[in-house]
Amino acid sequence: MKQKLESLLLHAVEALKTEAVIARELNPKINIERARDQQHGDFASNLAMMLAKPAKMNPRQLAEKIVALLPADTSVTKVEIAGPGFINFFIDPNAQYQIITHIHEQGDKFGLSQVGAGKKVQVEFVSANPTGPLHVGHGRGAVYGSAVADLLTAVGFDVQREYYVNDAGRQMDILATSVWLRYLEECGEVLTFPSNGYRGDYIREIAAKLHRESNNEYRHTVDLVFEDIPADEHQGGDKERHIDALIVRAKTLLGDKQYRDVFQAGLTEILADIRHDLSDFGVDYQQWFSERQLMDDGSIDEALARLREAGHLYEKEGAIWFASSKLGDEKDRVVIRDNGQSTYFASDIAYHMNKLDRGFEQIINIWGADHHGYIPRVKAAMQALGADPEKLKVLLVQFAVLYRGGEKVQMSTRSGSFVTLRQLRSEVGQDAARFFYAMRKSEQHMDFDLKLATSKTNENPVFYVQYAHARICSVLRQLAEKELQRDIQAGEVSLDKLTEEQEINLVSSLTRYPEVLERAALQHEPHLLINYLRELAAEFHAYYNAHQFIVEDAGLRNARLNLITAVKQVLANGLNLLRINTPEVM
RNA sequence: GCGCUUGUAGCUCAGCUGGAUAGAGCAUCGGCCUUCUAAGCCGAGGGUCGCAGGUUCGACUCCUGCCAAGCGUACCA
Repeated sequence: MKQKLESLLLHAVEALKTEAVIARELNPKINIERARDQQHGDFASNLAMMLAKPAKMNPRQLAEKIVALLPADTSVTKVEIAGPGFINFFIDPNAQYQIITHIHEQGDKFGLSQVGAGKKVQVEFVSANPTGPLHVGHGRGAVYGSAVADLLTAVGFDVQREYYVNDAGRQMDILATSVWLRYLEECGEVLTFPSNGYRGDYIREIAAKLHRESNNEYRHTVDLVFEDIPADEHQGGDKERHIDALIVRAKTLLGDKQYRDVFQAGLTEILADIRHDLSDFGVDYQQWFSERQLMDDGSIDEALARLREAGHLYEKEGAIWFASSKLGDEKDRVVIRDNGQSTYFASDIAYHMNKLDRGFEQIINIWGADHHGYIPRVKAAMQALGADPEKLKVLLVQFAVLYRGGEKVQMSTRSGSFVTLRQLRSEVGQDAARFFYAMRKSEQHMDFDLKLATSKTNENPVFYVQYAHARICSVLRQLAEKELQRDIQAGEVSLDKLTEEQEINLVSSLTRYPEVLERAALQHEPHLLINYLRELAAEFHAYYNAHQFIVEDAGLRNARLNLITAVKQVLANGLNLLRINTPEVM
């Protein structure tokens, strides 16, 4: 309908040109919007206001001229000029009603489109360090990322979802060492656990399992392990130096092979846990990309070689630096430390080179907001590798600040004091958790009160939408109980009987669904879809309370049933897309 | 200090990429179940859109400057 009006206005613009009202070279962008207020019709255009200046006319006069030049169309019943010069279009309700039949024909395909057809897009999200179970902070990125990916798929993009596994680096060494120390405790050794180690109970579980399967082969005496290790923080020392020394000690006492075993035991266990957790939450990936693989297969060396060839690397104070400040970053960055080890950033350069080589037209990274300072250097790296930095789109997700009854909950993976995503899912429920996370704009700081979410689950808006769906199902069950048959064709020919205010609102909302989906996808804003579903549900509930669907008049009854089953279909399509259940009974 | 994000009703948040009288939920108050599920509906109150300028037919939306909050500003990942 929008496109139709657009072509009508385009005709009028051409006519204005022939009449020399506006210059021939002028190609105004035709803006058509849905009117916010019903008094303003169904659609409105601000064309006259935009052309008023170049045409040197007052907008209302120009609007009249445009309207006069508008070709006639049967689906447009009235065109009005209002306010400062808006052109308002009133659409024939009968033309709008066709959407109901259309929805029934399309079924679960209704709303899908092909605007992204043929375009390969990658969405990388969550990518939390595998040092512990996912906590509620990761949940937001998980839902947002998967929803963005699903939306892009729905509008035709070829989407690849990926999790970048940071299975290398110091954090992982701290994890491995933590596992080992707990393992020693399992063996019967008594020790003081480092304050900077991972203290969560899951570490003990991994250690216990390793102990059961290992037969004490990784055991060393505490005296040997802690011999000459610098003091920990609570002993008046430095916790970083303490843990680093313990890592070195673990590597020397265990040797490469055994250290690797312990390291792998922790990594495998935690990664499997993360994978299951996400999968249960409706979040799946095509690929789990290993950072260590980049080191092992020479990708980092290759990426750095490419940068060196292009003249972007230099040496200073024993380290190798990437001259990112020349490409928009605020300062240069180290890629090889003075001890010869590559930095995390070097891995990331290699990782992004790899993404580019895989031929994605767009690369979407979903990061926690604390990584925002990282964006310029990655874009600089892409540019230095000869790629268009615009290919990379980084979407930031703000932290969810957790409250429990007004009290802020402090979280830290290291100390083991955090609320896991799994806990949240079981407390507030899968659907509510997904809905709640997706409900807010990603860049909005979010307050998440656990007490509120858990104690008053009935007030969660997800139930409101699901309830609309269940109610429609219930009406259909009632129909059967009253031994009435639904006659879809009889409904179709009687659609013009749908003249109530709520019916007109619903039909108008149904026609909006494909537009909402496309916008939500292209702008990476799943919350738009949520808002839409809430509005549609609200209109349905209002309708439900105002009118009876199962009425004597068979034509009206079937027309109404056609309408509400169309509503049910759209609610289901939207909820399914968000991977939220569509209960038939509540 | 500099940079990114945010600031809208008592609280939590929308606001269709510059449009017409700024909306919803919760909370408060008042109504609606012998008729398809009251996890619902109808209504009332509640606002200097952080502050001050600017851009234009028109600004919550764009620009500038302040103020406040969060985050960042590593040879950590």
